[in-house]
Amino acid sequence: MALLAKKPKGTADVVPSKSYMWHTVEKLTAETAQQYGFKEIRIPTFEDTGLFVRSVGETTDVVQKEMYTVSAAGDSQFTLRPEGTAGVMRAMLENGVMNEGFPQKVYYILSCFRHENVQAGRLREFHQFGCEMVGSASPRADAEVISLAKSVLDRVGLQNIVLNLNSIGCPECREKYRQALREYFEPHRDELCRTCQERLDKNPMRLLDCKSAEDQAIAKDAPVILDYLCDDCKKHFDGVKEYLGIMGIDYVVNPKIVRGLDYYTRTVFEFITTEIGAQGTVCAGGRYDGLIEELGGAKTPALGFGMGLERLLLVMQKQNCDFMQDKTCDLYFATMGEASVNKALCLTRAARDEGFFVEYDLVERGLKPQMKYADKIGAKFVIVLGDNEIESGKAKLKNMATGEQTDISIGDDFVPQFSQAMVNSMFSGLESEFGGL
RNA sequence: GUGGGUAUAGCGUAGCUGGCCUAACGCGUCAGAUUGUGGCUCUGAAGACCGAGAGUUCAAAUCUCUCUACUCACCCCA
Repeated sequence: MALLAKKPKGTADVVPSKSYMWHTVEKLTAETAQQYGFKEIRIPTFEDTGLFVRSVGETTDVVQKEMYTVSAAGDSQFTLRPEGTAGVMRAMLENGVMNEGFPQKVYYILSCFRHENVQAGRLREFHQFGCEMVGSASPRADAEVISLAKSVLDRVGLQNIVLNLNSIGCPECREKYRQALREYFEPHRDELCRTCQERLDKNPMRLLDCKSAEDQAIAKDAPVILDYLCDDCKKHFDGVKEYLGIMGIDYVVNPKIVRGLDYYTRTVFEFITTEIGAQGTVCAGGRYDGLIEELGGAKTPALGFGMGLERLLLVMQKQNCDFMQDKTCDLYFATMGEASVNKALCLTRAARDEGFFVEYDLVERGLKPQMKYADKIGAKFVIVLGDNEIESGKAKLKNMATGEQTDISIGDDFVPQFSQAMVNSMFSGLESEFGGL
């Protein structure tokens, strides 16, 4: 079939039969954040390009080659957000949220855009659940945010996901560390792979997670960031680990966790799974004590994380996690002829006003196909409305699970009777489920 | 940008040492199986110019080439 257009590369449709999966993660993530006292924040899909250049970092891949930047006639340049934190911090500053007292705790669910090559777990438009906490420099805040991420992962039912923890220090200790790395690798420069030779000059910390076996062998005895932390950073990191220990949150310290965005300081972490291919980081975050100042605000400590919802869903499906199913139809009216449809319209409105989920025939099918349809959509009850029923004002309410039929009035007292029938059927369902206790 | 894999009805597949393919099967969809009642079963129908283009051949879904799309991986990241 020759369709006019196909979806752009790296985008995904959520078909009606699958949307319940998204409802599940949206609900569970938001509820968990709220339990921790986080409130939702919503921000625009695009921002001034400069915001991302400044916050994410001019030299990062995200900024250098992955941004969707657009400019409409006469306007300045805008960029579709490649991540959530920058826009959220901008919004909090712009709306004076920072002046309302600390800590400020926000969460969001939004789409992000990066022009990358597509592969398993990596899309060009993807969705993130994120949380940010502003105004606390305490290691308690780090532990709290990590705990929240962990709670979300537990809540959706994930298993075998490992918290990798590291500290990349403050700008001062990081610079010292970079220097040490350069000194360590420089003698091996010629043995390194081509990209790592470049990394040595630009971003030596990236050398550590090169996949090449030779490079890994060289990097094996490289200096470790944790040995270069200043006293304050070290104390902070120890505090984070201690609090995590008290909360019973397992982690592994992984000095190779570096994070690709420039704004991170001190604590960085990733929750990593091995079950969904090469892109196993489901959740990643850290502290960014310098970002708010960088954006023109007062110097304010902050931290947060982003969780890739597509990746989360991949793992959930792989691990057969439970999803909230869509509600199913309470009552279906099978109609026969115009008078019947008219009656169904009235009864349907009445029942819907009372909160019931009601459907009737919209494609003018016969009775039998309507019954099949009612069955297919999982209708709990069916009422057939024919001439007899309309004349007598009484109809049969059919319980589709048991097949039993009970008389019901289709007059003014229709809704209360139906409500009662629903309750009764739930009760009888329980009885049979527990073997008639 | 660089490699590997795959491209057949809405979905999942078979066919791929060329002719019996005017393309098959399962699921799904629609309609029937004696008059107004679903789930099981049975019957039937609709639905694909076999990713696109070119070539080889008497003959191609099946062979060759080119292109495109999708996919996995590198890179990078959620």
